[in-house]
Amino acid sequence: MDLPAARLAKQGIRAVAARAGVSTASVSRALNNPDAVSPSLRARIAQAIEAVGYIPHAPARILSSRRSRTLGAIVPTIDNTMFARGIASLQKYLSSVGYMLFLTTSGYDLDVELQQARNLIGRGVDGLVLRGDCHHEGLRKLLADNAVPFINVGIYQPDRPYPCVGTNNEAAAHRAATHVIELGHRRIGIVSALQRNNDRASARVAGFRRALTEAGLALPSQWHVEVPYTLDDAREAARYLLSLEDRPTAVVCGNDVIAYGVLLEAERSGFSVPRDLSVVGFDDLDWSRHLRPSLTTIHVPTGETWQRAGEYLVRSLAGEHTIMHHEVDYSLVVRESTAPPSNP
Amino acid sequence: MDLPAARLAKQGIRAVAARAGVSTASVSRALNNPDAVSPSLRARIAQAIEAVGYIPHAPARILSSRRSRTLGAIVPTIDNTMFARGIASLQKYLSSVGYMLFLTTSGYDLDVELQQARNLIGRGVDGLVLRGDCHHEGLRKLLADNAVPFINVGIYQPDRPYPCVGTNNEAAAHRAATHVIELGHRRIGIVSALQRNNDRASARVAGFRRALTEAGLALPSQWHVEVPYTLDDAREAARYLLSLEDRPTAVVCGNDVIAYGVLLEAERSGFSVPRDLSVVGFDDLDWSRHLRPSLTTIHVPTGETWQRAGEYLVRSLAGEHTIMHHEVDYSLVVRESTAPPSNP
DNA sequence: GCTTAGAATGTAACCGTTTTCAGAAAGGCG
DNA sequence: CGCCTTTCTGAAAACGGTTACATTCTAAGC
Repeated sequence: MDLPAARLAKQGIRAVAARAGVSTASVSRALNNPDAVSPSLRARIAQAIEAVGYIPHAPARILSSRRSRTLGAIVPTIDNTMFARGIASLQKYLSSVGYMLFLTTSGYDLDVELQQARNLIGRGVDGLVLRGDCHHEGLRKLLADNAVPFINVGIYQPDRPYPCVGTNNEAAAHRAATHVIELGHRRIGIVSALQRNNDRASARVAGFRRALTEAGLALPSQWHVEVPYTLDDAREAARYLLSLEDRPTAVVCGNDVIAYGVLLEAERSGFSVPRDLSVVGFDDLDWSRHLRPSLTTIHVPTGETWQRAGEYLVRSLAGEHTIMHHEVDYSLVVRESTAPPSNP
Repeated sequence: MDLPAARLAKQGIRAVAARAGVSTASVSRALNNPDAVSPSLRARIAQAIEAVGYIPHAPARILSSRRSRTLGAIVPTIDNTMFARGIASLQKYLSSVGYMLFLTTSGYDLDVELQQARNLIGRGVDGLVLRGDCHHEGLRKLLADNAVPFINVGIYQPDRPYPCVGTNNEAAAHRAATHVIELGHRRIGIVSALQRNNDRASARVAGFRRALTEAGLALPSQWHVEVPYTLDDAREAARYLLSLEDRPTAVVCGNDVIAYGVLLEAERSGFSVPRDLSVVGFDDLDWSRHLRPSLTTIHVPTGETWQRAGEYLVRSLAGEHTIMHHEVDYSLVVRESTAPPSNP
């Protein structure tokens, strides 16, 4: 009757402590640092936890310990295979090291991104994973003021004083364009993704342009079209390019979805790929090798990229010193959609 | 020097209170219930917040108020267009009503799902969005014990005592199969997704089978193949079906990815769709109407479904009484991939 | 047997909010 | 002008953990 364990505390760590006949400190230790508690106590506590059905209250834990073992991530959209894959890898890695991921989306809006960052910081995340280095000017200050470590993923900028991990999009795009140039193409069009607030898209365009320039080729403005991330828009762009009197014999695209749209439209318009038109994509999505013709593209190891971003932050948080700028390799995958021009 | 506002409190709500020369209670009220505080104070506080760069600490808030304005969601994988779209819609809706979403993935593993639920509950989520009704047997008890409202999304089961929102997959699949039956097909194969821990896939298979049975058609076991969610596996299945001596003249598929694989393989194997083989998909992904031939499929309004799930929980949490079982319409979209059999 | 270092455990003060309760200020009314 | 509502505001007790510090126990060393 006077069993002290029965004294109040219907739930929480105190209930567990009461049931096991120990102090809350021991329960906490058994949970966070098992070696600091004797095996017998540990067992008794484990049993009490089981019996009570105790679930530690993360917010209280975060409040008290000032860290959450949670990372935040802000991506433009989750509705894009590349980001979805990246996030999936990141999440998988984080859960393997006992971290969680708090994901939000910005829709390519820098103000929204800033607000989300504020949200996540308020949430107590230990670090932040950001897409690219194109942010609201207030973001850096926000992160610095709150001492939140972060990393820009999906780009490679060794000259910047901020950590990043990703492929060198400019170089990769340059490689892609060089491929069609080496095949003998002289009239090369570009269908890029929207460059606004998207440094990845911009870097790719820059790479395409540099390759053309270096080869002494012109890029008439009408040969560069910018489109949203949809098949319809890509097709419309292709229709336009193919309707030009002086139409290009090759098109380099900002991503595989665009390239697929170009492929589809070329076919519908009676052009044969690669005979009448060479097409190069970027990203190497799952289905790109299945297309007919299969798509020549740049392979980017997205999963690895995002996982490395997680590794960087987790290691930093553990006090390890890690390399700040990590370049992830890309590779040109030559398939059926590119060939020398039929009448050079 | 003796300015009371300058007394300690370098951060947090106390810093704001000190700076504005008010109590923390007033700051809290100004934030959570602005009408409860006089306009003049409100202004002074707002200014102090701005000046200090104050970001409310969500964990402390959750701890104190016992609610988080956060919902948890557990999906099998984010790396599937349908789920990505659904989550995107849900997230968009939630943020429009001031809620956040905590997303985790289970990889179709019921134990993992249970653990994630525990995680999320520990995190203090106000409600849980679950995919389907195929869960670990301990999950329901966990939810009940912790009084966490939840909803099963993507299925429709009016007979169950749990809330759900989604399309009736069985009926939709029945409709799809009926379509090819009405076209005159008698030999109909099924390439379904993996049914293990996936009631959506199972319901679709059930619908297909019922349609066949009702039409008095046989379904030899070799005409039903189950494959993972990849083009390669779908193609392998198609290759197998088309190699059978007594091959089907139509194939109904568990989803559009599978259907696309079947389309690709049929073409490579020298079969013409729909002349030699009719193909029906399920989901109506973005690119399905762009395929050549374009894909006959079942359109499912995923975004709407997930948003409604969010609405249900948000309303329930607000104390409103909402309908427990919500059916979301599907529709058969007939395109080029289906036609009457050439030699019936 | 007596110290005493070291390990195991307990006590209680935080962490940053919300919220109850009570007091103060401001109107309204006889 | 005093009294009673009504409206604002403040003081302080939670919320459920962690952890610095104090205390108790154990066993080794002499």
